[in-house]
Amino acid sequence: MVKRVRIKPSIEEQALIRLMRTGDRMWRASDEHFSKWGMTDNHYNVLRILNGAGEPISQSEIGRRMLSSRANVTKLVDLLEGRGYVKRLACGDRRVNLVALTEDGAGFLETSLEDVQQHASRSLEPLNRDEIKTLFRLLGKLSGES
Amino acid sequence: MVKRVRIKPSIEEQALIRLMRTGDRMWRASDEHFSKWGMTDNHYNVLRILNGAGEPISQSEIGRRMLSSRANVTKLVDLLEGRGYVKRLACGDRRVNLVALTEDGAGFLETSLEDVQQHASRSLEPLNRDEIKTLFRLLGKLSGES
DNA sequence: GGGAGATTGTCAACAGGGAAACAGTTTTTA
DNA sequence: TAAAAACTGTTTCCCTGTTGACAATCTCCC
Repeated sequence: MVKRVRIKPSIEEQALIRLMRTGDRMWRASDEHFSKWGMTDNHYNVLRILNGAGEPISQSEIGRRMLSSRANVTKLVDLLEGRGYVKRLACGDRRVNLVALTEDGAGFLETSLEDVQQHASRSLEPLNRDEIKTLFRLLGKLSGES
Repeated sequence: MVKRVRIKPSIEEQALIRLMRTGDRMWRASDEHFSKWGMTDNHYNVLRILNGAGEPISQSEIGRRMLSSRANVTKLVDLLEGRGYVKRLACGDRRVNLVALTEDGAGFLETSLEDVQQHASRSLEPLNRDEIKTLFRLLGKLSGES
C-alpha cells in the first residue's frame, strides 16, 4: 500500500517547471561552452556589458545590469583583470572602481563573437525564427521588460 | 578613447539570455518560497516525483527524472528522510535504495498543494492562459519533449 | 560645519550542486 | 565459471554564488 496524494498539476505549475529546467539546461550548456576559454558565461557577460556600455562603469552598476551581487562582481572582475581583458580605474568617487574594457578584452570579444552567436543559434535550433521571437516576447512580458 | 567592438546581437542570443535570466529568477523566487518550509524547490520536487511515480523508486531514477546528479539526490533524500517525509527501503538489488513517500510526506504534499500552485500562478501572472500554453509548448519543443 | 545615513568594494562564512573516486553489487561476456 | 564491465549510493573536493559584516567614502540635512 503506497501513500499517494491525488494531484492535478496546473498548467502554470507545469510551465514554470519547464521554464526553470530549460533555463538551467541552457546555463550549463553555456558554461560548458565558455569553459574552453577558461571562463564562465557570467565572465563573458561582464565583457559584453562593458562593451555595450561604451564607457567604464562601476562594479555595482555591472552587478545591477547582470542581476548579480556586488560580492560576486568582485570575483568576476578579479579574473578578467588578471587575464588583462579589463582594468579597474580610479575616479572622482573614491569608493568606486570604474571597470574598463581593455584592448585585449575587445579583441577577445571580436574573435569569439561568431562562435558565441553560433552557440546561441544551435541552442535554439528546434525553434524557427517566428517561434524564437514569440519566446523572446513572452519572456520579456514575464519579466516586465520592453 | 574607449575600446569597443561593434556587435549586432542576434535574436537568438537575446532570446537565450532572456531565457536563462528568467529561469534563474524563477529558481530564486521558488527557492525563497519553499524556504518557509525549510527546504528547497528541489527537495519538494523529490516529493512530487515520488508521488507521481505511485511507487517507491531508486535514487538514481529520481536523479534521472529531475536532471540532477546521484550525489545530489543522496543529500536531498537525507534531509527528507530526516524530516520523516520519505524513507529508504531495501530491495532485491542490494546496490539500490528504493525511496518511498511516507504518510507524513503525503500529508505535507496535501496541505501545501494549494499554496504551491498559487505561487506558480503568481509567478506567471503577466501572461494570460493562452500565452502560458504557448510558452509551455515552445519550451517543450526546445527540450525535445512532447 | 558636522553627524546620520547611504553607497561601494572586499572578505569570510556558508549553501547548493557537480565531478571524480570508492566500495559493494549485479550483469555481461569470454 | 571466471573475469570484465556496468551500475548504485556515498564521500570528498571544488566551483559558483549569496549573505552579512566591515572600513572607507560620499551625501544630505540640521
